[in-house]
Amino acid sequence: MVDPDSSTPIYRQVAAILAEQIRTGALPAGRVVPSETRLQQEYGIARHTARKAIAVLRESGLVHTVMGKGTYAGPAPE
Amino acid sequence: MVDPDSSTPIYRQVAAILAEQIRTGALPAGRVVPSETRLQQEYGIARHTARKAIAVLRESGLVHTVMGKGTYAGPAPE
DNA sequence: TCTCATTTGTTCGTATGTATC
DNA sequence: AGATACATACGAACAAATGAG
Repeated sequence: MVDPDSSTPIYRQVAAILAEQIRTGALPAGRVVPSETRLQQEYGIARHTARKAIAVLRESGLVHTVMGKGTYAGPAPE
Repeated sequence: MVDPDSSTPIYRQVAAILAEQIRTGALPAGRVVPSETRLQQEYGIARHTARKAIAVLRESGLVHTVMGKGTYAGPAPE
């Protein structure tokens, strides 16, 4: 899963995992991406780190986030 | 704004800018001082550096900080 | 309308590692 | 050796939006 001793930062590793799931269709567009708390538990990381991972995906346009609801796979609808 | 090549440290330069804004009233007492993240973006500095700038102001009694909320101009209320 | 849980947003506190001057 | 600066990471607290009931 995630290697804390890797030279690549944890948040980038998590981002890569999620990006792969989106790419393969395991996480189809419109589907909810695991919440920050969920990622926290799943990978044993801090919420801060989970947020950074999602921020990377958002900046890549792979996901979009709705405050109070969650983060969804795919770009934001107009 | 900020000169990285100056002999005076960046965090002191930022602290001086904010202190000036408080002195002139551009940043009235009670008003929220730009957050660490805000300063980070605004001046293109690291969070650590932004924190040091605010720490300087706090030690000078020019601002007070409330954990989880923010930093405010003026001394801490009892 | 009100309350509660969930989730994201924002902010400060702290620590470690690296690099530069 | 020390000060400065950046990146990463974990913790903690509070705010705001959302939806269920």
